[in-house]
Amino acid sequence: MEDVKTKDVDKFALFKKIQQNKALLFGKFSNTVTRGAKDAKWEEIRLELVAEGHPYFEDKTAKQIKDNLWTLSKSRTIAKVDQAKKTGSDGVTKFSDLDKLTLAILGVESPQVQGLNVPEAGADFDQSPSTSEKRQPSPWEIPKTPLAGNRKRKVISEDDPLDGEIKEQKLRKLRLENQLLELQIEEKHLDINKKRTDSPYYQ
DNA sequence: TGCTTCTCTGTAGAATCTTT
DNA sequence: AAAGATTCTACAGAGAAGCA
Repeated sequence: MEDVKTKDVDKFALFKKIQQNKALLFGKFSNTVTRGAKDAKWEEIRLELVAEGHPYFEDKTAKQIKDNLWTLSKSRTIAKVDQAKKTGSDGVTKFSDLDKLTLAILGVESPQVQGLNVPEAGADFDQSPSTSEKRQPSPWEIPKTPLAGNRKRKVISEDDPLDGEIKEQKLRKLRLENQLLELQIEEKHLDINKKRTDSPYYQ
């Protein structure tokens, strides 16, 4: 395996690109947002990353990046959050910058993070994928099955008011956390820009 | 130093959903 | 309705961390 730290940097760069292009990558299909456009954007991101000095992506395809790196990381980050909440270790569990960035990306447009059956989900933004309403349950709703053979997905009752309230509270907390992360990222950008502006080499 | 356990990563397969 | 895409879980392999 390659150096984990280096790989993290690569992935962080990738996720930043994803965040910048999420409107297209995860947007509803339209005249401009087509499958081809999405695929092209993934490939464009890959090429940009290679050009920016991330050789890790050289031997990866756009599909691999999308399926293996992004989708899996996303699922696993969500699972991590879920686990932290289940074990009551919300404030203790350490989330890497990568995890935080993933959540920041997901927080705005993903039904996975928002959970399903939450009334306001998608109400305050239009970027959620068209798959959102009837998409499969999020990890928060799927108890892990011990056997690979019984992989039928289980949908938790929509009628349970307590379950809905818990989801709503989780959603509220996550939104606030994501807002905070967005602000922190923005702050970093401003900081970097300021440093560049102040640098004598930049004059 | 060697062993054990934990964590992360990639692949394969299956269920579910969207697009055509 | 069929094909293809998306999402998720299980499993296995490899490295990291902890401990005697």
